[in-house]
Amino acid sequence: MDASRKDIHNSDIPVLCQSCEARHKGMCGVLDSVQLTALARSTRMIRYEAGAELAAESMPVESYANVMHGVVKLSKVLEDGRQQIVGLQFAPDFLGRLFSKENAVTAEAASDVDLCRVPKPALERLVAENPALEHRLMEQTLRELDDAREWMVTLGRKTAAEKVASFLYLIATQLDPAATGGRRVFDLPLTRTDIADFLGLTIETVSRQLSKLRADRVVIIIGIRHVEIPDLAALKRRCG
Amino acid sequence: MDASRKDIHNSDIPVLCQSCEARHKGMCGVLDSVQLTALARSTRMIRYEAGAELAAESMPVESYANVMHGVVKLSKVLEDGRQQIVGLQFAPDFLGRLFSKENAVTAEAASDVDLCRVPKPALERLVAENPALEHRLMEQTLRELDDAREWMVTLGRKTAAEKVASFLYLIATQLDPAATGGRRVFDLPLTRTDIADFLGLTIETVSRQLSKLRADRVVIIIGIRHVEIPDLAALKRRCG
DNA sequence: CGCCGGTTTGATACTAATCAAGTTAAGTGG
DNA sequence: CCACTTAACTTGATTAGTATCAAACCGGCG
Repeated sequence: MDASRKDIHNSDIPVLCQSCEARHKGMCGVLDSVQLTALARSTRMIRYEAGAELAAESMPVESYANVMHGVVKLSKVLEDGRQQIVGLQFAPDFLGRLFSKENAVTAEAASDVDLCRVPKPALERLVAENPALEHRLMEQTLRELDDAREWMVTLGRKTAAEKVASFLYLIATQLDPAATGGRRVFDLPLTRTDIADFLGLTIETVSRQLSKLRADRVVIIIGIRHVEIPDLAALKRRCG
Repeated sequence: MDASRKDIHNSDIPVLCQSCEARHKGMCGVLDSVQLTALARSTRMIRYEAGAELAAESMPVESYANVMHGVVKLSKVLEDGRQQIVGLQFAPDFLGRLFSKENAVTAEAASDVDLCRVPKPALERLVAENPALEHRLMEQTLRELDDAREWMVTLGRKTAAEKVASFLYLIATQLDPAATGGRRVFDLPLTRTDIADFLGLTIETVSRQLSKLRADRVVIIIGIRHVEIPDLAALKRRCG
């Protein structure tokens, strides 16, 4: 973990926090300038390489963070090693489970990731003084709950083919939300193993279903990660 | 729906709300007596029979509620009718998705249920004026998110046998949390169809796995709904 | 060039779904 | 009280879908 993190100069923070305000989602948007300045003093931008562990299940929560760039995967494991990814966080999501002593999930950088970290006590003080901030975080938590429940339908009731289509649809709409028309182009932020762990499948099944979607011209896959969706509606019809 | 609901005299409410305060979980616990009295004026206790629909997916949210007695199931359906139960709510849980115009899920009474209903604007006004109430609801939302993610592991990575054991374990610990020692006794609040929809299985598979657990003396099933768990730890070992 | 991790493809095995009878439990009306 | 009805559940036989095991492939890198 140490090998894969690099501190970034602190003066970057205000700019990044304003950009997150501009997107009406990050936690900074509800703070006034005094609070923002106070917050900037305790935050620290850190860059992690893909694969770095950001927080471990059952370990004490040390800090919260905002995802500024990249994709973070949240996962849980059974004792025998079976793994399930239970959520993905994209910029500018808030990262961390408020009011809990220990992490309920493991957080890992799926791609290279920039985090804006805040120590646990600093953020909790700010939340206690600032109901608007708690409200903002409540709204994200509710969205995450909606997402989790939506994904439970995928895990419990969809076929392997529908699961893989649903995954591509999710990534296409998250990574390239502003794209006009039905065409989407992006690089997969997850390996085949991650995709399998997200979908409750094996990597072989994921690979076969991707090949089938490619054969049916629903997606164009160039190399191993680059994906083009010529017609998002056609992909959606494959999602069940 | 109308046939299965029965109004209860309003004077019952304060008592019931105090009982929910006593349990440190319902939404009334953080209100002062003035707010409680104001709230009591707009709340209404309603009883629903098992199977009644309390709220429908994609329909406008009319009111929130507290579950006072019984079990509510939250579900989602795919276009072709495949169904997945995405959550269960037990007394004294809060019911409803704050700040949303429409329901993300369908809510149905799994057993006979008593709800303490509050009109949407009344509760939202109270939440806006009372950060402690929003905090309380935030804590429940975070718990629900934890539960949903825990269940995603069950849906994505466990075998049918482990799923059924996990379901029994969940119900045993929710319905009879105060029981001493490892022995638990309860009635299943869900039909086999509901259990299958919760676990992402068919009812035949659920039935077979229950029979196997019974043959292995992990559970004693009397009639169709009455369940005795002689040793909760033994059941837990079957959960994977 | 050859190794290596990640991926794809193929052959087979196994789990859970589907299809099909039975069985039990709870009414309902004679 | 008992035959009849019905819905919910259980059990059995077969099939389908996905996992597992195994081998080949590909792209990047020393």
